[in-house]
Amino acid sequence: MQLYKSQQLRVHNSLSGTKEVFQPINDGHIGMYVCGPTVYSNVHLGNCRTFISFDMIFRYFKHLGYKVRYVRNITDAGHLENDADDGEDKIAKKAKLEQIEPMEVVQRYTVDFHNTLQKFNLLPPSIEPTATGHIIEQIEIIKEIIDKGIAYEVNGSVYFDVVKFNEKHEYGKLSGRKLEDMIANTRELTAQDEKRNPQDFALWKKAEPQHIMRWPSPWGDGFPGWHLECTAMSTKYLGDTFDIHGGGMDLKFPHHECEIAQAEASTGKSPVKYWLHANMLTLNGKKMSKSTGNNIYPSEIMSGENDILSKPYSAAVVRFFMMQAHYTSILDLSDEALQASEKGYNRLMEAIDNLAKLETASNSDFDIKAWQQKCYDAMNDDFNTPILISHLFDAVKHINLIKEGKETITETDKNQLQNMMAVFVHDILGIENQAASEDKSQTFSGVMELLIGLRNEARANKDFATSDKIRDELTALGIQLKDGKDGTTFSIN
RNA sequence: GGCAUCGUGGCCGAGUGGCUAGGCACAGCUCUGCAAAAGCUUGUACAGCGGUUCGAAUCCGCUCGAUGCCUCCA
Repeated sequence: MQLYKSQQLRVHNSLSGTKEVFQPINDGHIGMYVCGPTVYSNVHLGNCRTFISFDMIFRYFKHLGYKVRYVRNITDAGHLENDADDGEDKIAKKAKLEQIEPMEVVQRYTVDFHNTLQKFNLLPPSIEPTATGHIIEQIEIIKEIIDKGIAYEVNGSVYFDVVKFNEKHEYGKLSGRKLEDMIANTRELTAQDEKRNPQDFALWKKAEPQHIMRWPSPWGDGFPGWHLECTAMSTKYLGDTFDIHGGGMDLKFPHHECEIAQAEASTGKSPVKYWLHANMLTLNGKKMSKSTGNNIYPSEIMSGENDILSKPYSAAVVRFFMMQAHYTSILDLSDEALQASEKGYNRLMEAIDNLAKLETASNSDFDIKAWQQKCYDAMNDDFNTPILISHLFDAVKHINLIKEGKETITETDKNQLQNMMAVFVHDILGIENQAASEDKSQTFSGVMELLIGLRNEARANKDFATSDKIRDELTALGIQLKDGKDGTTFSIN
């Protein structure tokens, strides 16, 4: 059961920029934190990619037999629009726009987030904490940082003193930046009078009278700064130092850099052993973004109601499409690419269906053990799902050959292959066979059997006009007939 | 402007100093009443220019191009 003892996993650590052998801090246990969404609008597909990537990683850890505590937060306190004094809380802004309570906005989009992830077959995290539920913890961290002399209060707001921090720590080590360079390249900023240095960031912001989301603090009514919640929630549930911190590439700087700074300033310890970053999903070659409108929502893909794609695609196909690229690579969404993935997905699913029906023999032409290890090797190499999938298609080929009687498989190997296909496809990649559950009721199957029977009768009588009519009209309905050695089967597209 | 990543055959997308991932599309063949499905075969691609090397698409340098971050963003 404890597979991790025999499989050596390597992960790409953004902190070192290299692949490292994965060794959890506590043997057999993993603490993993992933930055969740800000719930002020619906999640778009780009957001989903990150969560799907880490879901796959979570699934693989579990499969390897680790006990994983997976924490993924909900940012419901909003972030400042910018660091300038006229900054406005995003959620409060949206609430005003929609004439509802801020927490109503939060509730609405949290529900949407959960519904969407469920469609993509994501496992729920172990803990899903909210920022507003951890205001006290955040205030405590601010106090500690002030005590250490690395933060200062100005007019009801508290800022992190990056220059001071950099004296004894290394600000910028995650993103490969140097503070001196950053200071030298500072853009012209306005209304920065409160901060000692433009690189300083807010730990606590004073709430203006019109600001709705506000909490009392030692520095007056206000709201927590942009990066603090993740530090508070990750260390609360995973400890001062934990194994994995993940998130989207775009959070590397400044968000994750600031998290490191806050944690090191308050505890003196580096908070995270392995930093993992999932890369962007692009649309038309550009990053998807809520603010620029260059995005597509999962519901639009599944319904087909959009101007980008020629047809609807199921959540499973979209997930498969994403799994065909490495999580650290930029992936561009296009109709052509999705179509190709859909066909591949269908072929894979059909092979899995056919696998169960294969006849067995006294020997195998397919080395299951070697194949299985190749699949694990792919996953062990920084979760290389594209390579894993290429091996899965290797199995597909063998399944089809066995089905045609050109190769054989033993009972034991067949069971093993069935088991491992399920493990890799369903348990680890998280890909479900969505077609299997659709339109396969007893009644429907009966009708199909009848039609296939009639067609074969016509063929036997060389009445090809009738047989082709049945076939063509079924094709028009999206039902494909497949004449095999042992009779005719069908699939629904 | 600074930092970072990337540029692979028609499309998508892996990858390693020498042994041509894979998916989709295309072509030929087998099968088929004809198709489809399935199988087999073929495609000598690694932005450009230099260099290191017995050998580089993979290492180094330069050029060009793209993207991300530097302001909220997965």
